[in-house]
Amino acid sequence: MAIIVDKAQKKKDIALACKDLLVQSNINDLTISQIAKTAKIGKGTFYEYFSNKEELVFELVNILMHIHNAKKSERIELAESTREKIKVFYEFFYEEEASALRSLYQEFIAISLLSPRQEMITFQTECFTFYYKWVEKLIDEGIASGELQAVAKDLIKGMYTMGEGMFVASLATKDVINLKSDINCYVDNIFNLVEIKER
Amino acid sequence: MAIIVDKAQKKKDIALACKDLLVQSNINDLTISQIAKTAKIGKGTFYEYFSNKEELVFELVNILMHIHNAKKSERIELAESTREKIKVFYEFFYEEEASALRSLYQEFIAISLLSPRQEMITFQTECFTFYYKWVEKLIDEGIASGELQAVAKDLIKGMYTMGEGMFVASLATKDVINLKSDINCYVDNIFNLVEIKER
Amino acid sequence: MAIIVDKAQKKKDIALACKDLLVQSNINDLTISQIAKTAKIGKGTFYEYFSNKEELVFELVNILMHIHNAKKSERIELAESTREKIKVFYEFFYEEEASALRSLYQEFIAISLLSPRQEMITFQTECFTFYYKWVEKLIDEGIASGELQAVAKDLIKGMYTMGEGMFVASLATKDVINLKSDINCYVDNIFNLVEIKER
Amino acid sequence: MAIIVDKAQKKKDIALACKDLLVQSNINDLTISQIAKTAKIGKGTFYEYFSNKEELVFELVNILMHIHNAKKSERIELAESTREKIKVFYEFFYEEEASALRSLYQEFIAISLLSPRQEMITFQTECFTFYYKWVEKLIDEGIASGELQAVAKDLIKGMYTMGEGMFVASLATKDVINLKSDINCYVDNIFNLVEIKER
DNA sequence: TATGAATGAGCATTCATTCAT
DNA sequence: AATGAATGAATGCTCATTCAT
Repeated sequence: MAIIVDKAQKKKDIALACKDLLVQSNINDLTISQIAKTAKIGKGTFYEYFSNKEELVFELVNILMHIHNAKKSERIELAESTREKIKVFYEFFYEEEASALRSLYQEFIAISLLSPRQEMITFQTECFTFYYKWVEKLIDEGIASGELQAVAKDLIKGMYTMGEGMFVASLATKDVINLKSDINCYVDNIFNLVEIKER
Repeated sequence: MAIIVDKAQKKKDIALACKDLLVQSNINDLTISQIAKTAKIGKGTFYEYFSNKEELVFELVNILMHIHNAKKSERIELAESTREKIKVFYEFFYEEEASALRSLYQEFIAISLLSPRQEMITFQTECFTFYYKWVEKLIDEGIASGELQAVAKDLIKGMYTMGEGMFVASLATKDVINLKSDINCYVDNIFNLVEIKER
Repeated sequence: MAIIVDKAQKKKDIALACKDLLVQSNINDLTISQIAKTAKIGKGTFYEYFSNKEELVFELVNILMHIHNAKKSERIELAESTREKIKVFYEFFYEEEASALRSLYQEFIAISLLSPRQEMITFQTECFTFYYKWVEKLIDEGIASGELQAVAKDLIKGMYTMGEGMFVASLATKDVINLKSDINCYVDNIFNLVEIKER
Repeated sequence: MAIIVDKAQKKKDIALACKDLLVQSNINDLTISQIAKTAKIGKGTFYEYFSNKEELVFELVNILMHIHNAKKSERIELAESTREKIKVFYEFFYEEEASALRSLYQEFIAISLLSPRQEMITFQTECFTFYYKWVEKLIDEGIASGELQAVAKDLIKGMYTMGEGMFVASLATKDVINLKSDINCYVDNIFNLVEIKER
């Protein structure tokens, strides 16, 4: 009888095997041959699991983002104030540990902007919604616990997209933005406005 | 007798002749042949003025952005409050008239993210600084005129990048963001916090 | 306990399972994967029974031709005159029932012309001889029964190949030849010349 | 100013440069590289003039057929009787001089049968009509000159396609058909029936 | 016997770039 | 200055075939 393979798992294995390669090089500069060689599979095998190079980036971003989210979730729970929780939420944009994911995410955004495929749009929309709800939940909890004024709720979308904007701007421009300090500074300034001061 | 040609002007002419083509199609899907045909020049001539396709997008974004800035400047002067001026500032992200520029800017960001060339980084940095200073000037004037609290100054960078973030997010995701209302809503909420209320 | 399989029968079963697929599509456009899937066998299994795609066409033409010959034989016996028998003989070229076989035969001829394999040549030669003898027999009987002049015997080969020529010409050109009427017309004209007129 | 090239002529030149190569090898076994090398052009240049390999065969058949027709026309005029003219007409199928054209024509038929493109159908239809009219003219002249009975007119289409059928059958089968003698024998037998015997 | 996962040779095709005119 | 014919490097992708199970 033929070999039975867990297709989904093997797809992940291939993607993870190419992680370093993808992080280091621009996808356009990589050939299928290189990718296949790196994953120690034949070129044909690559096409059994992916229909093109872009899908590889997609898969990898997906995997790494899930891992990242789990860690982010843990860290947020440890933070004491809502202000700190939000700062931890934004750590993705600058912490060393997420640099591979950031690098891939950058590529992923570029690919999406250049020729949006439905699956990518769907994924991005899901991500956006997921993270947005997350921030919303944190803010809601902050309001409920009496930490924040109710008005904070109106700033969520802007606050969330600010992060994305900072990130993209920091990628395209250089040295104009210091993600860690600029984001934290922004968060502090907003929270100074919306936190309820104890007397 | 040799024809004297204004190189810079001809470069602009070529870029503008390709405007519709570039807006409609993804740059990757366009060939030099198509571009040259559209501009009614020979393929060789294209290379006299541009060293590659990306430079064409670059040139065109540059031209259109200058035109756009002039109009934006006029409109901002007509606005009465700082709150309104900032809203006008953000109109770029949703007004119909700027749609061609937005489309090209999207492509330009993607190209920059995929393989950042120094000239592009420089240009983006200049743009960022230029717009940032502009917003800063508007806020400073608002503070000076007694419209805004001094704290508003601390929110400029975040406010500015929020726009960029909204824009990128709206491109990659669909229907999650309504640029006009989401941006204006955010501006209103921020201004409600930092405007000095008359008594 | 090993399953005993009738190799020849299974080969036929596979070929017949692919009949519609082969009739509808050009063999060059079909992949082994598609074929195997259609026959509900694995790709490896296909190679147990056939050494390549062409052999599949070959097998199927063979099967269908035998079926067709049996029917043709029955019909010819029912025809009353030699003239009618010959017409029935040619019905293959236009009757609806034989359309699948014709379609495959067309493909088979093309394959044979492009890269003649010995087995194909042998098969075609056998077919040619078989049908030629058949026509010869019909004509001989016609002469023996006093229906036809002896000279008819000299026209057999040309008469037979005329059918093949009409067929090929009708495939490559379109609408120039109406196989049914053109063939029958030709048969009638020849028979008018070689039939013995009763006084 | 750029080099101006007679595209149609260059296309012919390339086709003719590949004549031997095409005659010797099956088109499927030839790569564009080989073809380009043979024609002493770059691979890209090949695609400037042809859109695929099949078109090359098409072009060459076209060229050689025109040359062949001119010669055939001359020879037919020299023949004295209609019977001889018809025999000369069929010489294409066996004469040594036409062997290259026959070889290509064989390939061309196969290509047409496998995946008929409109241009090929059109060409084949034109050829069929052209040759058919030619035979018709010869027969008409034979009738007009009192050589042939009027009934000869009814046999033209069958007579013409018999040649095509003999040809195809001779290619696919081996040694069953001797084109020269079989065709001439058939012509003689038909003419014996339709010629007007002098008393 | 049956399978289907793995393979990689092999090729058409594209297109940016050059350069003779 | 302008051109467009010529080029060939570069690569994605296919698919027949194999073979471990």
